[in-house]
Amino acid sequence: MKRPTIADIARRAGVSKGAVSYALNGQPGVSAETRARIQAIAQEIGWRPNVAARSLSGARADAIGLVLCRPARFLGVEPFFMELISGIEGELAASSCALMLQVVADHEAEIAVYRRWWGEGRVDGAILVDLHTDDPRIPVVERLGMPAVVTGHPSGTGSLPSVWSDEVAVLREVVEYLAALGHRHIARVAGLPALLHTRIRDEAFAELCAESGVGEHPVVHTDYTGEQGARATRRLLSSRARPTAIVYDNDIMAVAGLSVAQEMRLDVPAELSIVGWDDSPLSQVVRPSLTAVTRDIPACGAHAAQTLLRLIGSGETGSLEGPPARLLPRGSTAPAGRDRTVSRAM
Amino acid sequence: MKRPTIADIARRAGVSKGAVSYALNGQPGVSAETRARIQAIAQEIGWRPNVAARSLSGARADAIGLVLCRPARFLGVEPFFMELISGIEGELAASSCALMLQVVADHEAEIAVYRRWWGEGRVDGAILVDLHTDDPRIPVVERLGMPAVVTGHPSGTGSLPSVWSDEVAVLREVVEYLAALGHRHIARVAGLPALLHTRIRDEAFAELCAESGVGEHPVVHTDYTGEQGARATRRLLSSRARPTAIVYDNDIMAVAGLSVAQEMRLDVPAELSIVGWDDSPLSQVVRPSLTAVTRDIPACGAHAAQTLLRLIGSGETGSLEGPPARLLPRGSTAPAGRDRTVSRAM
DNA sequence: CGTCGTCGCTGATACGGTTCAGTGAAAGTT
DNA sequence: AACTTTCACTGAACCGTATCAGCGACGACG
Repeated sequence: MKRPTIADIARRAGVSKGAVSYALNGQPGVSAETRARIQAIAQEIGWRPNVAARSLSGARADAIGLVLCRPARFLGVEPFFMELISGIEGELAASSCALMLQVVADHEAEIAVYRRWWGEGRVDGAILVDLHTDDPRIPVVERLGMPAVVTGHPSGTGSLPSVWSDEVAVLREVVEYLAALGHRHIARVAGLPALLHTRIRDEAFAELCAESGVGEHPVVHTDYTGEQGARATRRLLSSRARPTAIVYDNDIMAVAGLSVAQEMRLDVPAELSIVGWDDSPLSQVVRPSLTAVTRDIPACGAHAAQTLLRLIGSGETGSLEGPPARLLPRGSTAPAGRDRTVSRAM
Repeated sequence: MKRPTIADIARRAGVSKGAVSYALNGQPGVSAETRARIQAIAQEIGWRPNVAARSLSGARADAIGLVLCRPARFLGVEPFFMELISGIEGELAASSCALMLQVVADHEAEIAVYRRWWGEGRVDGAILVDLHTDDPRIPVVERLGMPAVVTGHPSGTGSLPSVWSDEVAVLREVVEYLAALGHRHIARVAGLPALLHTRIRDEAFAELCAESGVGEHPVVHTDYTGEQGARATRRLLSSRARPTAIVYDNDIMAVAGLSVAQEMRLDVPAELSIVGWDDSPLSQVVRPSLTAVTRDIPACGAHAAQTLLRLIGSGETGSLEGPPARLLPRGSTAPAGRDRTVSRAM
């Protein structure tokens, strides 16, 4: 019933523990013949290396950490994280490296988790997500000396390598597309203002609108929930000069906005164009289907994991620009200022 | 730069390693005075127990495993898993036990993961989700001797304890509610037929409909994606005698169904009532908001984690019936057979 | 006063691997 | 033939913690 150890294998093969270790790890020091015999025995008795023993010697935990720091009720509805995780896993599985996951309420708790994980030797490194402006996690992780990769714009990641995609480029695509459709009043329902990418999008949005001759470009910040997305939309659409297009920072808010518009008897896209962000399956399920910014989130996760593994393995660092996001026009966008007519909404 | 060990503490305190170990683990064998001194030193130099060393001695990995076995693209959109995870974590954090997560493609891979995790001593136990009929994981986990808790109906969990909620009761609530509204033709867009809870709902649905005088009660199975939910809905609504109500097995399909109905110019709820399942934030974001079966998923996760920790700690087993699900009527259900009139949809 | 029990602690060992220095034998070199 | 090198392997140390047996000192008790 006890788990077999290399000592058991050594006994049965009539060699020393050291020889078994060499044989099973592909190290030189044993003949091909003996190696084969040892491997056969290991296979037969179902031996698995004990990670604890291995990491105690080798200082490798064969696990990386991921901490998610949004309140639980916001997490569930964001397909982003699950997609990211599945991308990460795809890369880890190949190295039989495990993923430790923790959900916390704030940065303080998150930092405590890193301290614990690293201090206890539980992980070899971590992937940091949801980069904030002046993110307090960065200096702590740097000081700990824990290998880490950040998903987010390199401007905020200090000495840590990052995996990111050019958000300004795709936002330009969005703004120019809407401007070309004749929209001169575009609102943005943004996410948490503390997140770095929110600020980057904020600034870029203002600039790009100015460039494209979009005179009005109000921004409302939210917490990413459908509820706040709906409220923001209601406010925008109730103002005297209402926007003819709204760009949302995630899909759930875009859907909520769509519902609000319909509730207010505004036709989408004839009277209001809507652009979502992240293109979850959700955007194709509603009517009209949502024009959205799409990016390969699993690929982002895979890149991050890959970069982290390289960093852990060879110390090789370096940021990586991931696959660019693209605008995917669907049924929720149309030329501005059309009359209220029956519009076939995809 | 090296991590401090108990040997460092012992040296500074002028005692033996054994004494330090006793002191830091609350074991008897040291005076209160010495204990305090040792704890102060540990605190000062930032000592953390090395999990590898600890589990090598004590045979506790202080981690539990969770394997998700749906294709990545289905996972993202199901808020269920993230909510479950956050519930689990809440319970684990208290015991400073970690969660290992892995996403796999099929049961074979999942079983391989359990074998590896348990063989490598990486986890102390696991939580199994998405119970299938004749689930191949159950006998394997039983044979491995790995502590495990299953979320799902006890009828399929073998000797493993389970955490579950009475789905038949809430389904009765749904059917009787719709029947009371005059619906005599209720369709169900179900999830994967291989899942045990799908079969249980299937059977219960047929029986309950019969009991309540609902003559027609077709069931269509899907893979939980919005796409298949939409297709199933389209088929149901195109049939000659179309249902006046549809019950969906998750929210994303319910939303997809709602869109299809609107696309077909059917008024919801006047001409078609819709009931969702799991009540993610999604159901409150669309118009009309969805009547849905709601249950406390984080609480489920917390219960599962709690039960598993007890099982690991004291070997104490026993299934636990979790908090019951409830029907939450909102705007997507109404009496059957109403004329097509302007209905204020919440 | 001698003995036993308890307290507070020490020293050693176990856990299951990795790794390094060493060793005897065979092969190669000059 | 004497020497070096290589090969295949052994034995032991080591990683950081838990735990157990043992030991001296002290107090209680008969």
